Amino acid sequence: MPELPEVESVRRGLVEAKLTAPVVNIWRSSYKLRTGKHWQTENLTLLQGARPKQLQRRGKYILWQFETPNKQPLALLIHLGMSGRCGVALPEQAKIVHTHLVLRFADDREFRFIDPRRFGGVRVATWEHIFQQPPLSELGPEPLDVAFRGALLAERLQQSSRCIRDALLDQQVVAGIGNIYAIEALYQAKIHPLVAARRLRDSAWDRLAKAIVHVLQQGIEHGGTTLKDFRNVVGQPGKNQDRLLVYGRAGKPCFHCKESLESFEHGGRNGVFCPREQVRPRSRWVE
DNA sequence: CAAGAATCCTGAATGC
DNA sequence: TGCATTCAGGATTCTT
Repeated sequence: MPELPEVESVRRGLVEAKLTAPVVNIWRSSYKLRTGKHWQTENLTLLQGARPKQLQRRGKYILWQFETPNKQPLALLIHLGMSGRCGVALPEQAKIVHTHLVLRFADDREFRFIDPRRFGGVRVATWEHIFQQPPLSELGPEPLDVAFRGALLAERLQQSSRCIRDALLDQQVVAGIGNIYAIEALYQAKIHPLVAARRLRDSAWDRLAKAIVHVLQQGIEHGGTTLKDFRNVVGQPGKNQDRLLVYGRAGKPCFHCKESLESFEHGGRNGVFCPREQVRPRSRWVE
């Protein structure tokens, strides 16, 4: 479930926890987490004795730097999947169901990773090359970088016949966007979600890039979107769900023009748009 | 290259 | 009340 703003909220929550003591114990459930070739080897035992350092985020990934006793920097890579949660707890607190990883630190606190659906994953690698290796090396540009512009999207998509909503969900096109924020950004940019990417003009790419930045920043400011499951590090839901303009509002009036918002289904994922403000250039005649 | 389906799972909500 | 079905914010892999 978590998209960039939710992952960023979790990252900030972990920063707040100020964990600096070395890892004294590592517990891992017996369940498999995320499948796929980049997640086969978790290497978690490398963290034994290592001290937690800086926390970064790239797309929907959390990158937590650890330093081993002989000063080797490691990266704990965390992906929350659909239902992953991170928390800090005390050893005497019982593990809630679906807890899959517990790192116990020397100050008697624990980092815990909980994930009912187990689409999330954890992995340790050396820090040095983490950005050069998959999965991070395959990610598209970071939308909150100052360099992020409409031209960056156009560069990748102006020849593409894919529909723009699906393209935005592709992490190789741009990192961190999921269905909610894609739908919100397209509404704000007044672009029909099912239009072919190649049909967008430069002005539309610029509007889209600005809208993406806006919806993501707003999501972060309000602690992420909690439709159902999302909780931050201290177990609280986000507040951004109250600020969504279209997602989950099918059949309700558009806040701008009062037209009834329409839902659609494409590629197994549904979405919402305003049929009056997000016009589809060509297929209006076809259908 | 692109679209769709199947897949990895649980749990909440909905339908009968 | 209980049981079955449907759906969810993700991502990969295979098929068409």
